Amino acid sequence: MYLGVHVSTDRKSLTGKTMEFDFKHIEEKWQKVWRERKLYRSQSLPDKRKYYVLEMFPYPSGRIHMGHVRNYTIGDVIARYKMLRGFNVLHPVGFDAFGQPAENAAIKNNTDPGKWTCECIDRMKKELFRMGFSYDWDRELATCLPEYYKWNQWIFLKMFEKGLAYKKASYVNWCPSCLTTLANEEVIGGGCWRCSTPVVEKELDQWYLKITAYSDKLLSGLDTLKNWPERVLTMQKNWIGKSYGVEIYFKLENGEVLRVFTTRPDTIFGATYVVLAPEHPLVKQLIVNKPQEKEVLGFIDKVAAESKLARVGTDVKKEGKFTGAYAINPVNGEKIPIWVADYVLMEYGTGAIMAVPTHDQRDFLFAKENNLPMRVVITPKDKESRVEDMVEAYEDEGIMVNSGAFNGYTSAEGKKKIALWMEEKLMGKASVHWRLRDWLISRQRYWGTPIPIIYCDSCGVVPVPEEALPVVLPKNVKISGEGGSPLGKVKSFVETQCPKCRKKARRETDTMATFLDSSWYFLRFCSPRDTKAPFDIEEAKYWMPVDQYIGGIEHAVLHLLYSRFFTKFLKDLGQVHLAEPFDRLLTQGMVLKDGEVMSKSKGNIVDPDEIIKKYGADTLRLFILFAAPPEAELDWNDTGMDGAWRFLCRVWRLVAALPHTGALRKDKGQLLPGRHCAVIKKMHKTIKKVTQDMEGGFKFNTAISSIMELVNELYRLSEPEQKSEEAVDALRAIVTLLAPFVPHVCEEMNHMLGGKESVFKASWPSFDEAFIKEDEVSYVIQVNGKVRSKVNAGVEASEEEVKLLALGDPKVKEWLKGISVKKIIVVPGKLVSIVAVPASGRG
RNA sequence: GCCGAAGUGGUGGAAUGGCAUACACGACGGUCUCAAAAACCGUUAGGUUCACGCCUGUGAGGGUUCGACUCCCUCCUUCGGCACCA
Repeated sequence: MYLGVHVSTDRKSLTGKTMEFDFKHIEEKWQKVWRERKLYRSQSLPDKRKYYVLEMFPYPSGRIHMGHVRNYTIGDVIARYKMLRGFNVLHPVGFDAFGQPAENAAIKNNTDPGKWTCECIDRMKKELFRMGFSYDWDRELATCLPEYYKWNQWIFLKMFEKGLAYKKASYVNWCPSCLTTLANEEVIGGGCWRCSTPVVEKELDQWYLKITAYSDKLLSGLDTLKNWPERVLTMQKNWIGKSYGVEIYFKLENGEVLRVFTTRPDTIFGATYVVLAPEHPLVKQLIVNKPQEKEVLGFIDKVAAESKLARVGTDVKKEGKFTGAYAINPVNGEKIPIWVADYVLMEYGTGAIMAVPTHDQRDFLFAKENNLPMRVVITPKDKESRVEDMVEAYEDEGIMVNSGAFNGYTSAEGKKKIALWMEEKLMGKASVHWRLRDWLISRQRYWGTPIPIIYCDSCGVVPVPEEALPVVLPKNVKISGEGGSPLGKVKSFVETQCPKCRKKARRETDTMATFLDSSWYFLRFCSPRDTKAPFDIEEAKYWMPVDQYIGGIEHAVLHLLYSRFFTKFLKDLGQVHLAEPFDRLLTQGMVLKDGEVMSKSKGNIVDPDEIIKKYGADTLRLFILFAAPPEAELDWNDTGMDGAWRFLCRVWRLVAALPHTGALRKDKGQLLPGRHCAVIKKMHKTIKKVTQDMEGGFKFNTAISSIMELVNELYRLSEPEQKSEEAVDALRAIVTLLAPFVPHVCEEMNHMLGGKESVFKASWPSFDEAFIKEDEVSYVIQVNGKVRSKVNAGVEASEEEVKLLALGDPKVKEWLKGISVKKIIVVPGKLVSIVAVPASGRG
């Protein structure tokens, strides 16, 4: 039996005599044991409560960084804790293996992206393994394998069947560096999410998924996510962006109708011009044969050439041109000019607005610049406002004026009344507009899932039949990196037969956005080897939802929105029973160094591998968990690592100093009764506190600190006392309480304490209130809000008794000299607050 | 501009209406040692006092309360997200 205390050879700075433990030996030993015994293999057991804990699976870059370490450590602690609580835990891992980095690496090194990815996965697995994570490796998956992406194609075809996958020509976001299109969610601050290059617009024929069909459900579903961070909910809510308003119909001279969306129908009488987005389909009709034609066309080209970033920048001046055409305001028959301007966006609302310069700041600035008319239609209460005095638009609510029959109403009333009136007179229609756009999924890249579509000259767009799946991504493809879908150059792939008419046809050569792969992988983990379906419905019924999901905030509106969309779609398809995939969400904070994000360019990266070599995985885990709460940012510091290491050594020494485990029970120490109680009481208190911290939101840092307190308590004992039965009981509790955080060393200590099984087969220690209960409580005594003394009182003491005790206290008496007591507040078990005023009777 | 989060010792952080600064890091002092390291013990918000103490103190200011880091109002600062959304 291993009982020895080894001197670490890797850490020169802390080599003591029998002070340290050999983490290298211990970690390797237990990782091997766990693997061989398949300790973390999971299977559905209908009679057992399940717990599905999942961390956002990694992109296999080949190396893990501190962000990964933190993310997966948090998940691992939760998984191990739930195991100890008797749950049937599912804790899988896989790789989000399609994507551009592999393709770029392939271009650079002239290798195959598949080979590169597999090598990265292997390297990464070794690193993950060294951290001691409790993954069920039998469920490992990689999205780049045909057995996985076949089901991406299957889901796509189901969507196509339901009209939720469609192709359309439109203006799309284009990254000039990645040479591919981007979804709206992938444009971050006007730049590409991957390389930050300013995104430009391009008119292309592309595939979309109709996520907007689920706008309402995606929005209302947010209310059911009680255990998601407020921040993420808000971000999704804003992203979906529901606004209520009215669509108003303006007649044009040529008989066409221009639809305009507004959230302020109460200002319609103040509309003095209308503005179209430069891309608006009516613009070109309106200017035909007008003197303005040439100028407007020039302006449209100019806007089209601008990057999105340049167009929507804060300080960019709004520019526009008069089209020469007019529209009729339906409420008063007024003929108002139609302009084209860059501040109106085609992708929102109807791509056209009614401009009310007096009550919209953007319209105000634009009208001033271009000498357009203005009319006040809303005034602040009890105040007159005049156009001549206005220095900015009045955007608040107010009283309607110059608005015909609606004069005198408040804007809130007016909004409702005008909407009703317009509907009645067919001038417009109450409507809702969304900010959310359909999800553009075509990518002009190689390393992704082929879109299972065939183009036939006779039959048109034909889906690949289900039985012909997967459409396998061809290997050995020459990727130039010069743009254009690489699959387009693979003759054997492109040329195919039409599934309908058997004539020659062509395959779609774009691949799917990789966010599609990750939109349902959590379902695949329920039955990862299923060959008949994306996942087994019964298995999913047992394991889903993910009880605890953990990942970075950067996916607040990308992955987390798409996954919700897919789950809702699969529910409608009858594949899954729930509408929301993730019950609880924890967004872990970033790992910083000197207050800055770790990055190659800043040269401030701390490599987990080096830290593991120097301190071991347990110490690294402990430091990361102890240094900050999981949601908060964590500033890396090396001395903190030493602290974590020292603590583990302190615990280790207590265990290592015990005589051979077999003799322990006989070796009753000689504890004084008072001491005896103190250790046992502290143990029960600690178990209670740690349990509460784990249950009430995973407050690992405070859980660990309370375990430290218990350890400190043991160090206050004499050496013989440290070997007493009571101390050993406390040590056993410590080992189990610490096990989720530092699993290897706890396995070893559990073994040293005579444990025959893995510590994770044990159950979480329980506490007994009877041991925690105090006979006496210390009451704080405040006089006029300041702490002046303390008294001890029995737990059972009545308020009256406590009051008398407080008033009898000599220090309190001193403070009450010359003033008279007005009121005494007793908070049972806590404090007495005495309110007193000067006795001189002035008041 | 809008939305969100945060602001506490030299540092990371704890306390969500009841003793502010648990736990840890760092620093200082001590024990052990020829010495150092390690380990162990102690001190460590500021001011004031020989001392017991007392006063001040959780970004700023105000309010509610017997009592506020905690709740409310008005600001300031930092970070994050969104941003011509009609």
